[in-house]
Amino acid sequence: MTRSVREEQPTTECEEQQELHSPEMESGVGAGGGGGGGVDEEEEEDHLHHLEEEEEEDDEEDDEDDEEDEDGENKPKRRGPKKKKMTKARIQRFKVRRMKANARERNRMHGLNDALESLRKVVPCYSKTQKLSKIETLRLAKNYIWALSEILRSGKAPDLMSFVQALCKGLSQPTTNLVAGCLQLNPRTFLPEQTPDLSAHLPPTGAAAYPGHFSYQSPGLTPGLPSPPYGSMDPSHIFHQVKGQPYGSLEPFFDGVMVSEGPSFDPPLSPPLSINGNFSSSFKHEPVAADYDKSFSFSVHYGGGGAPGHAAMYGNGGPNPRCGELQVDGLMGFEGHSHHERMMNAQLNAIFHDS
DNA sequence: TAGGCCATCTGGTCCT
DNA sequence: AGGACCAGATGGCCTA
Repeated sequence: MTRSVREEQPTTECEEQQELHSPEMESGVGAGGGGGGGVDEEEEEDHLHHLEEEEEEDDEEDDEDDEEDEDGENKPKRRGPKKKKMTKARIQRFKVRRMKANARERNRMHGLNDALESLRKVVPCYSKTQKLSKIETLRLAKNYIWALSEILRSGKAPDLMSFVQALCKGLSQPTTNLVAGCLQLNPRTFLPEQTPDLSAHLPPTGAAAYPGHFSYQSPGLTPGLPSPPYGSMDPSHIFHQVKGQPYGSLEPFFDGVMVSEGPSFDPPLSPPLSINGNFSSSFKHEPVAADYDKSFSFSVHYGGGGAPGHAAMYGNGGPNPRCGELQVDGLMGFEGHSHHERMMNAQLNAIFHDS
């Protein structure tokens, strides 16, 4: 931001700030530095109201002060913009303004969080108990939209693995595990370049530096990027690897998308496309089995009202008999989702095994 | 204990 | 002028 500029040329308001940054101010509601402690909004509202009343009372006093400033002819007049004296009333006004702004900002962020929560519920990995982080929710949502649009574009149902691959692009390893778990996949089966002994190849703390990879420097080395490890995965690289492998069905789903036209996945993701950690060594083919880490109690979830839309998108119109093979109930067991949600999950699973 | 995530405060900028 | 939006700073909570 341009804060440094402002520091060089402090405005009147900035000077107000400096004067206001007193112990009195710090003990107030808006005391600097945030801090996770929640503010009692009702209490603050009362306080705010009280301050507004005080402000009105002080207004006359304020005017008098201003006049005194102007009439003070004993001292030589200063050039430049008139610096208003920080009267008690002005301090109060500033406090009120600041508190109002804080309240608005809080509400705004609450709205944002509500929207994010709504998003969590329609993304294919939802848990009330262990929520996806904000950034992971956004990434997963983006991938999900892309994957669904790709289904529409191609008119083909992808196999489960390629779908999960699409979902997991750019996600952190824990989230990747979760998504895999939700879809009953072992992450190792759909992520590229898996080596048998992975830990030996892991760089210390996400320092993603694999020979032959486009690597994304971990947040540990690149300040400001959250949720390590993000590692590396160049899309063309992964799909090049996949070609010719038993998972041939990947190609129809991704051909012409990752390489040429179609809804762009806009690689590199921000942070750049990444799947590393346990999954970034050599691609290892294992039977698709439900041996994912059971420690995560997540499930595929399609939020209430949005479900019909999803169902229509898949074009199956209802649960597929074959979904029974996938032990949907076992997948959903952790948090007791509704029957409706189970049906939706069944439909999702059905697509992957219908093609 | 370090690191990730989060809520909140704050000041700057843009818009109405 | 005031509100919305944004990004930086700060400190609390949680987990590996």
